[in-house]
Amino acid sequence: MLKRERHAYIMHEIDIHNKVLSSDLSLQLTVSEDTIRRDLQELDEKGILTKVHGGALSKSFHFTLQNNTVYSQPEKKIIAQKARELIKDGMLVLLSGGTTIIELIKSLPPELNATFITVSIPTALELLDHPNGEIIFLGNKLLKNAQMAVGAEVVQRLSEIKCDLCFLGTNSIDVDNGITDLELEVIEVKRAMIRSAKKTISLSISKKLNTVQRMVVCKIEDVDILITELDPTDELLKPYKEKGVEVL
Amino acid sequence: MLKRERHAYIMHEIDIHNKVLSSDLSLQLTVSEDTIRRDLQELDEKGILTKVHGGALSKSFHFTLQNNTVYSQPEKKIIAQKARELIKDGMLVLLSGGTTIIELIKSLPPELNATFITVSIPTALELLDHPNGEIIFLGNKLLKNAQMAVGAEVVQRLSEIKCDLCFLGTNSIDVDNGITDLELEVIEVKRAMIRSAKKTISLSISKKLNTVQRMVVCKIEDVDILITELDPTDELLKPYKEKGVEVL
DNA sequence: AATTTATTTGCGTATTTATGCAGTATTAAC
DNA sequence: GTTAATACTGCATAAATACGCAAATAAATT
Repeated sequence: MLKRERHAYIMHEIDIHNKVLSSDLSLQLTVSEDTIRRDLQELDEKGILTKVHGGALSKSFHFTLQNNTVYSQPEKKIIAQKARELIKDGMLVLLSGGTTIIELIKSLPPELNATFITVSIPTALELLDHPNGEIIFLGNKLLKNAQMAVGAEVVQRLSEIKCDLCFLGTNSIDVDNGITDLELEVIEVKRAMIRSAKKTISLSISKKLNTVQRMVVCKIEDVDILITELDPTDELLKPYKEKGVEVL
Repeated sequence: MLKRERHAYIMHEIDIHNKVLSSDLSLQLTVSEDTIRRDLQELDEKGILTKVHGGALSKSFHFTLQNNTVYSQPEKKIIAQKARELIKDGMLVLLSGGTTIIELIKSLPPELNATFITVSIPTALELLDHPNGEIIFLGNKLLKNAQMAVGAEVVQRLSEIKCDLCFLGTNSIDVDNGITDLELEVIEVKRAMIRSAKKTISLSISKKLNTVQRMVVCKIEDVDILITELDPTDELLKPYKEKGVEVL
């Protein structure tokens, strides 16, 4: 990747998020943090961003870096790292919503060229940030709190698609009850997503393991791969492996 | 292979990939990298690409335009104020993308209960924040730079809808050429939006008045209402009124 | 067709640029 | 005050570039 491209990428990140972390950029662009620092320095000298300890900020908004919110939760970063290995060039990948998915998208290498399908607005926004790959948004009525498209139209269109991978940013997962969620409309869509994919991958921080919500999305046997921030040999994951789920 | 042919090949590559590497071209065209460099230099001097260390980039690879969001904020606020008066409870309202539209959504009264339809991801995200009203996202393939859904599917679904109002955050508007835009795919969708609405309202800061882009979206007669931050009696707006456009 | 003229191309060499690494200094966070 | 993360310095290396020049090619002229 050319230096100029990196600079454009960095500025694009700044435009959208108002800030960047050197460590993030180093991973995303697969160059050393030294290089990123030199990039940020150049862009700073041009006067189009403000370099600070740990990254850079937009000139227009004066946020502080530690306003980190859920974004850089280390657990989610680890999960994202593991998940990204599964996505290869040319794949058709279905993505749900949620901050873990966002983290996954952020960690995707810019040169990856896959087709992504989603029903989640924040997921779509983050995907637009990625320089390569095609994005399909299956739209219809939007659900306010879940920030995603729901309804028969979406389910119908999902049924017409056959994807390679389906990543679910899972709310609750449990050996006995499988993946569970709160809202009926969300569940309908998630089920349709699982049906249309060859492999279903659940991304779940360990806190969410062995928790149950009101309504069932799918049984644990329907999950092909479970990714958590834990080591795959962790005791907590043993029951899932016994049910035939691959654990990464 | 002749120089001219090489140049044509290089520009073709640039059009497709937005970038070329000297090393790649050297292999593909079986000439030395020196020659490629000289080619790129010439094309750069012609102003049709940007040469960088390692290759060249498309001219349309623009970095930062974050200033216009910040700078013309007050104008856009005034426009939003005028536009919101037109939206009543129960209406079916079509919204395009753009910062002016975002400003309009922000200024909507919370108790307003209308149905909004859009193809723009940032617009949808902003609508999700509004406590009332239904949101429909007409999705399909997403266009990266315009951050909106495009393609036949979207046009088709727009044709099945009859809306009350269509708000266009206009790029360029001109008495003789009407509303114009840059990209074919965007234009197709905007046309479909206009066709499906009873009234078309163009939101445009005065800087964008009397500017023209490459491709025509619609004639000025197709615009029912034009809203700018200027006073409706402003001299600049006179020609539009004479064409039968209502000016607010 | 032959010859002249102008342009284009490839190669060797010197130079510049880009990047990563190791060690040390600095900063921020607890 | 301690500690971990981040920044800076100098250096090494590889890749990209500029330059001069000679050979090759194309274009123009006779």
